[in-house]
Amino acid sequence: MQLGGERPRRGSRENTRDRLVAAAADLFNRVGYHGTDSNRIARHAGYAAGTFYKHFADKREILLAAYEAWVTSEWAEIREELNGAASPDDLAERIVALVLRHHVRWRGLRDSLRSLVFEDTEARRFHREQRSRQIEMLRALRARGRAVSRTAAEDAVLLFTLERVCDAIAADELRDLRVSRDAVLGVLRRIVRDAIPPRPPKPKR
Amino acid sequence: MQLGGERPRRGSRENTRDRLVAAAADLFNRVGYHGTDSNRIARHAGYAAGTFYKHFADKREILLAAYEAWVTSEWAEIREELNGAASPDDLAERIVALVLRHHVRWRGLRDSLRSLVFEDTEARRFHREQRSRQIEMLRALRARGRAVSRTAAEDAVLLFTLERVCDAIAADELRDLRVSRDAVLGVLRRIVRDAIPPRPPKPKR
Amino acid sequence: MQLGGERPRRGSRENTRDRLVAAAADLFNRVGYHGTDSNRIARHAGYAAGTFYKHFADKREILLAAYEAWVTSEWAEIREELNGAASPDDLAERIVALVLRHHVRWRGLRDSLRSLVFEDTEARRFHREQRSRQIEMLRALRARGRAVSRTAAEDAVLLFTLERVCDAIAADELRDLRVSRDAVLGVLRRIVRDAIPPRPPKPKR
Amino acid sequence: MQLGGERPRRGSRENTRDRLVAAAADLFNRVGYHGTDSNRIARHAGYAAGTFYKHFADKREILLAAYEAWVTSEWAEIREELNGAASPDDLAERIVALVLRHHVRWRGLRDSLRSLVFEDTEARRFHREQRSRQIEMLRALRARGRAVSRTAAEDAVLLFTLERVCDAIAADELRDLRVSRDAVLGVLRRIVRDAIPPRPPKPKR
DNA sequence: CATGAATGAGCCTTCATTCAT
DNA sequence: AATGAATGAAGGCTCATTCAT
Repeated sequence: MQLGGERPRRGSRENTRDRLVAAAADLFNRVGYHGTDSNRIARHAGYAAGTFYKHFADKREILLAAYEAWVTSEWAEIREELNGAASPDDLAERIVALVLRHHVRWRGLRDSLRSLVFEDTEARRFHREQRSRQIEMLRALRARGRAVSRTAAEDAVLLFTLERVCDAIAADELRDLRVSRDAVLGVLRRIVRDAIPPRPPKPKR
Repeated sequence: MQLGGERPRRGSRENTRDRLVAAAADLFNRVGYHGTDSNRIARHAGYAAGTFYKHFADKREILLAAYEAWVTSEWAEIREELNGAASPDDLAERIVALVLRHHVRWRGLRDSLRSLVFEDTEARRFHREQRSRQIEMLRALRARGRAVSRTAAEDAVLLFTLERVCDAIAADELRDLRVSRDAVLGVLRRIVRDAIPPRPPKPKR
Repeated sequence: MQLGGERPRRGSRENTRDRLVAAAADLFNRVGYHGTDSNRIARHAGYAAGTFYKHFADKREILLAAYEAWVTSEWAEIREELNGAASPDDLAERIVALVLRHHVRWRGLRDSLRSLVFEDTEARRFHREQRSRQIEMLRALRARGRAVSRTAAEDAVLLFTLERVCDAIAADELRDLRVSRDAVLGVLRRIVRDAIPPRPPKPKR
Repeated sequence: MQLGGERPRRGSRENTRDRLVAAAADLFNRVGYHGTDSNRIARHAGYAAGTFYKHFADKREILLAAYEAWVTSEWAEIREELNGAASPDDLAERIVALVLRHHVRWRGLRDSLRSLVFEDTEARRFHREQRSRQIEMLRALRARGRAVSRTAAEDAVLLFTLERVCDAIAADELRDLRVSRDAVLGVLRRIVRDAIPPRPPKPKR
């Protein structure tokens, strides 16, 4: 039940906060935002109820913190992935695989976030920032390769498609559609590859 | 504050139910599923708190009912729209416009539904039925036109894209993306049109 | 433990409210404002916790309501008392006895009030209104009798004295002062009688 | 925010205790006993939460300590004041002014004390001691002067009046009574002067 | 069919207090 | 002597749901 094994009797402020965030992310992910409460989060992290409020004003705030932690780690992985890609095809495949992996893993957390984004202004702002960051990344990727004529609108649509399809797979929405997961992933990969051009073919190297 | 004007003191069972569903849909849409309670829904429909439970077993059930009512009316509109289309381009435009209109109008309800679909088996089943129906419609549309090589996977991706982008527009997610709404809608229309072929040219046959 | 015997399963809104106020007054009086909570008040009145909040926003509000109920009943008694007095001496005696009776009976409630008056603006306003009413009463009493030269300041001091001394008796503060309760009451009666003149000696009757 | 400037990292036990008491008195005075908590008191004194309980068993104890400190300093001032008086009138004026000053300055603390006195035996005992001391002082004062016929009951009533009226002024209760503060103070002074006789005239003896 | 007072489990939050460092 | 993270009992409040009328 408890997360991360034995905790030190008296950890640092930061460590406690991190444990709480991890516990919250895990719970939100499994039972949704409205499926837990602050007491359970604290207990799940191995703390008493009161400890929660030493670090967060309310449940909303820890969801935001969990969101932030998740996004940060996702970006780190993306950066790694991009550097390791051997070819444009490989890159597209890696990106699709990475996004899918995250959506599967954090499905419940993503879901929790959505309802919060609907209600909460700050959550909305933070959410938009992440989106902008994604758009920038796409542009940067393209800048490394051959010039390909693409509008910002096309990039935006690509991102939404990637996100939504991975969510669908994560939620097992494909089952009743008589569509195989692999076929859909194939389509996704093609779409991504079309958006990210290969590097110019005749450089010095 | 109250919905639909004067209500009959003692209406038919059906009528009362419909009023409750309409009130619930309206409230869910504006403040989300967790933003209201059954007492408020009843009051908003012009009834006392107890009346709610004479018609629905619980809060979840009325959300499902609202979902059903919404989907039913949406399909009616879709049918109408499809029949009225003059050309393939016109059809694509109408479909995009229709979907967008619904997503804007029912944004909050759609949002409420998502968390329910995450938790509730019945909601999930119902949700999948709608999706299958959409896929069927796409196929039927294509059957009317020239044979176009398209896989089920491509259709599925199209539907997800359409849905997600319209959600994004409804939620005003485009604002910080430096992307114009019209440009994105243009991209959507093109994607839709590519999936629905024009009818076979008369001369050949 | 429960107040007022069996309550009707389904009382009127007003009746429930009154029972809650009576229970609150009783509890505040016995254990003080900070000595109970809304749940206990409800239970003491024979209701469940939630019922409390159907009638009052918070504990502060029901204390104010209890205050109001108490003051209202006190004024009713005062009016009665004044009409029944046979002579100036009798009147002074009746007033002192009445005030003392109330202070003894509502000692804890009065105490609760004081802390609230310190913190709460609305309570303060209400409290002042009562005081003004008392001043008016003194003036009216004097108007019935012979003209006696007295300033508003003297009346105010009289009221404070009356109040404080009765509080002291109620709180048994006299015990260690080697002062008998009757002696102090005698002093009080004299002070009150000096402030309320006898009726003019030579009217027709 | 913090009281008394830089504090020594490791002061004497006494010094720390005094700082805590001063901080508590200040906070209780401003926001009342229930308006702060032990953590805030410690922080306000410049210490960590745990330090509080190294010096006091509980919150109630520090209120008692603050009470004691206040009373001690008040008696010191009273003694000074009495010795400096030039005439009976001057003495009455000084006493009234002194009591008023204290009641204004310690209004919140006095208020906090009241509920404690209501509940706590030790507080009640201490409170009574102070009262006895005041009575003694009045008697001693009178012993210095001409014999004046006054009962203990009259002295007690005087003390209560003095206390209550000064409280009323401190709490600004006079505002809505159309009574001027100076007029009330005038009445008070007269009452006090009547209780404390002038010293016997030199000539006679 | 409709009412609306009443319920009570349960989440949210505070704060007096402890204890390992 | 001092720290400050941690505790957990308890009070505040909501809301889905029931039931007597």
